[in-house]
Amino acid sequence: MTCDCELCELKSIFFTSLEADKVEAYCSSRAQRDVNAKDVIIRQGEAITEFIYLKEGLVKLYRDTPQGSQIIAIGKPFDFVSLLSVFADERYSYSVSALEDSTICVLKLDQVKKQVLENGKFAMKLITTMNRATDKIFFGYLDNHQKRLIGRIAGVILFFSEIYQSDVFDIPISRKEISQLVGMTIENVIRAISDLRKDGLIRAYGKNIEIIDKERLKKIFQYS
Amino acid sequence: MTCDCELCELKSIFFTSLEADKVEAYCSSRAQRDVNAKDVIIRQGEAITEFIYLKEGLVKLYRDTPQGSQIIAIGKPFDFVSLLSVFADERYSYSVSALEDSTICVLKLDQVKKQVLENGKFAMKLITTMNRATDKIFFGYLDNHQKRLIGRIAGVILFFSEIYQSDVFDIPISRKEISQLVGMTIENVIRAISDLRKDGLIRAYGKNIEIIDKERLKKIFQYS
DNA sequence: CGCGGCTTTGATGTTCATCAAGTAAAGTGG
DNA sequence: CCACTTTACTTGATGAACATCAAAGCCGCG
Repeated sequence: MTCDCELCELKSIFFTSLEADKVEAYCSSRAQRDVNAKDVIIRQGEAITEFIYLKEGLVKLYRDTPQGSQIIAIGKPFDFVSLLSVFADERYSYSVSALEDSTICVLKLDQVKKQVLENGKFAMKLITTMNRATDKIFFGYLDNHQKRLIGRIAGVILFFSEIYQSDVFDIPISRKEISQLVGMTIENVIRAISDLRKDGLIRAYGKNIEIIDKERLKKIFQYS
Repeated sequence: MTCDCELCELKSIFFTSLEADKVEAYCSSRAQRDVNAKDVIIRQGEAITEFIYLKEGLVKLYRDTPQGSQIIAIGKPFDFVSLLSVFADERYSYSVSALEDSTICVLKLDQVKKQVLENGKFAMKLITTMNRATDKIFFGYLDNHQKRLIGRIAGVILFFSEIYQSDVFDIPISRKEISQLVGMTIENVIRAISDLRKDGLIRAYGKNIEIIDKERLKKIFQYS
C-alpha cells in the first residue's frame, strides 16, 4: 500500500494533494522501471502517452536536428524529465536517454490528466513544478549561450562536480556529448579542456576529472 | 456583462470551462489597459501578482544580464505574454515592453489560481496553453541559435513579414534590438542586412523593409 | 545650432569551425 | 587470443564567422 519512492517529489505532490483513499490508486497505477545506461527512455517523434519521472540516475534530454544532435539539458533525480511540454503536443519534440543505470517512474498520462481535472490542489502544484523545471532549463540555456567556449566548459565541469558532490569524478558523458551540450565542435571542446589542464585548473585523464582550483574555475565560468 | 474581447483566447478558456454565472466574475475582475509603444509592461525583478495577456499590439520579452539586454521573444496577440514562468517564481525573471501601441488584459493572479483550484477543466486548458507557449519560445530559440547570422536575420525579416501579412512593412524594432534578438553585434547585423540588400533579396531603407525574393530568403533561413 | 543616440562602413583581431592526421581505446570476427 | 575494424580522443594548421575598435553620417530634439 505504501509506495517505496520515499523521496519522490511527484509522490509528495500526490500525497499532499490527494485524499488518503486516492493515494492507493496512484500507487497502483504507477510503474517503476529500471533502465541501463545508454537506453533510450523517450524517443523524439513518439506519441506522448506517459508521464515519466526520474527517480534515480542521470539522463540527457536531446533533440535531433538537420544540423546534428543537440543536448538540451541533463536531468537529475527530482527533475520531471518528461515535463518539458508533456501537455503541449501529441508527440515528443525531444528524446531522453539514460547516462547511467537509472530508475524511472511511469504514470499513464490519462491518469495525471484525470487528477488535474478532479483535483485543483494537484493541478496547482503540477503547474508550479512544471514551470520551475522549464524555467531552470530555459534560463540555464540562455545563460550558457552568453558565454564563450571556455566558460561553458567550466560550467559543465562545475555542474557535474555539483551532482556528484565531489571535486573528483568520472564525467558521465563523452567529449562528443559535451560538444553537443555546449553547442560547439568536439575539437574545440577538447582544446578547452586541455587548456584548463595545462593551466593547472583541473586534472583530466579521459573521463576522470579532478578540480584543482575551483575558485579560478568559477571565475572563468562567471566571467565567460 | 459581455466582455468585448471577442477573439480573446484567454476568454475562450474561461468561457468553455466556466459555468455561466462564473463568467461574470471573470469579466468584472478583468482589467483592460492601453499601453503606448516603448511602455514597460512587466519589469524584471518585480513581484508577480498579475496574469497579463496581450490583446492587441506587439511586445518584446527581454532580460537584462551583465552582458547586456537580451530579447527572448517577440509576443503577438494571442500569446500569453506573462505565461513564461508565471507560477514558477515570486518575481519576474524577464521584462516585457510594448513595441507598438498595445492593449493588454490584466487579471489578478490570485483569481487565476483560484480558478485552477476550483475548476479542473480550466486548469487543464491553462496547462496546455502554457506549455504550448513556452514550447514555441524555447524550441524557436533553439532553432534560431543553430543558424548563422545571415539565417537569423532572414528569419527575423520573414517573422515580421508573417506578422504584418505583407512583403512590405516597417520593422518595429531597431537595429540594436535585432542584434539583441539574434544574439550578435549590431555592426554585424547591419552588415548582414546590407548584404541581403546588395544581393537584391530585400529593399531596406531604415525601418522600412521590402522583401523582393522571398524564395531565396526562405532558403537562406532554412539552410543557415 | 549642436548634442546625443542610432546607424553605417572599414580595418583589424579573436573565437571558433573545418580539414587533416595520428594515437589510444574498445569492440569484432577468425 | 590476436589481427582487424571501428570509435573516441587529441593536436596542429588554416580559414570563416563574428567581435571590437574607429570614424563618419544621419536624424531627432532641446
